[in-house]
Amino acid sequence: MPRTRRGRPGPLPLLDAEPAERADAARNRRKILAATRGLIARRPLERISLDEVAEAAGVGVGTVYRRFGDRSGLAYALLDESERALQESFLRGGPPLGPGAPPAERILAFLHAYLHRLLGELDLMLAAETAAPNGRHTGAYSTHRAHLATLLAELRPEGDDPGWLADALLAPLAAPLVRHQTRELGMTEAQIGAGLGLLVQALTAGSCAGAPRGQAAGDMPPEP
Amino acid sequence: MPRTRRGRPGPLPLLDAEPAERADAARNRRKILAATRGLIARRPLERISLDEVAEAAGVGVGTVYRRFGDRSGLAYALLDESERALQESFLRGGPPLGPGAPPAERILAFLHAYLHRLLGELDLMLAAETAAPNGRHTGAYSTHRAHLATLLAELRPEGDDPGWLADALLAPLAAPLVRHQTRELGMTEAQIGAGLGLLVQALTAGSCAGAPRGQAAGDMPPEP
DNA sequence: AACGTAAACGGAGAACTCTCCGCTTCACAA
DNA sequence: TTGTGAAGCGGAGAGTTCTCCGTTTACGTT
Repeated sequence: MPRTRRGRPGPLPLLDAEPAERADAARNRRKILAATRGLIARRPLERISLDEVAEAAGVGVGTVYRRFGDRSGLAYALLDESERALQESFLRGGPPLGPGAPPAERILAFLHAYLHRLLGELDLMLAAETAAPNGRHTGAYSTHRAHLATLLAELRPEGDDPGWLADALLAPLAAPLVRHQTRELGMTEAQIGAGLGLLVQALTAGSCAGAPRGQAAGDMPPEP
Repeated sequence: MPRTRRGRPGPLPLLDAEPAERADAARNRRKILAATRGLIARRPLERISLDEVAEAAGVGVGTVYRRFGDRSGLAYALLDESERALQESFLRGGPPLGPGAPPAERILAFLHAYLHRLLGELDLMLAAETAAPNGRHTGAYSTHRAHLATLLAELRPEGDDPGWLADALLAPLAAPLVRHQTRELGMTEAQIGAGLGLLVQALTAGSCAGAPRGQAAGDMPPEP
């Protein structure tokens, strides 16, 4: 049961100003990350022991644990890059993901983008979330949640709980659920995307603009 | 990494006709369950090692693993009773949970009932789901999903994917999320229940019956 | 350049999880 | 009863996770 966790250099929270990382520490961090990427290419992170990572990186196990806390910490670090890219695009990118589009569109664009990334890095996401025991403590989760909550508050000013709604929109995109849907039930990205579209549409129609059901989602990444 | 799992005597799937359990096996199963309940009274299952359970039950570790596979199997077995009660009430109980009420009401009643039970046994649910690694393989999950999917298909015959929608309604009730909401964010059962009400209402209004926003959820178990 | 200290390292080892497989027990039948 | 095969048992041990703490290293200061 992991207890430590430094979250040092600057992963997800995206806003830091800490004492600065020592050169040897940075070097080791990079070595560990690189070694892990190498191992991941052969089999999923869940099946790689951290001893193995340490050996491949040429450091002691203690160092791995010091830097990353546990396997899920390592997974988060590996996800950092795409997380930053995602945050960048919804915070400062162009519409419909970034500012400029109406809230319903931004919400849907975000969910689609998140889904797309999730499917692209499912194994890592799984490793990060599983064993976490709570991915919700991550800066990443709360950033996503806050983003959605803001848009939802814009969408429906009538006073319901945007925080909970954000959780509810993110929940169907939990890695283990999506893994089950795609890998066991055979669902495609398009199907899940359509479901999300439906949900957002229903939420939008709350103030009942007529909601002409039947055209679900149109803008999805391709799928065979 | 657990591999076995017998699911023998008759837990969740609710429909079995197997060779019958041997007397000594049944006795041991009961001893293990009883011992676990005793230990759980003192601290959460996550912090109890299965060696400890075995010792308290007076059996070998091997026996614990044979019967329950792993910690989450044990948790599922412990949850069996309330699971059966829940299934009983939505399958054969009176409205609005059981047959007889309109689908939207049954859906909401089910979600509220599930939430109520979840909060009552949060720690066990957490232990069952965490480490599972996929609570979705449980007979219980697919029963719930199927139930909701049926009702959703009735609610909105227009052809969208009731299976996915069922997942999406169940997802916000994932144990780790709800734990975070209640124990860390301080949300109450009523708040979560209201959110669920909103969601179901939005889904109902899909065919746009006017949806007079603002009366959210009315029928909730009490909360201070 | 040498120093001092805060930070980082690493590996031994404690604690667990889970498996393997020879031995024991049950239940049914003769 | 006694025999017999299937089912169940249990504990040794392999493989992991994670911690602890004495040793080493980096780097601002003198």
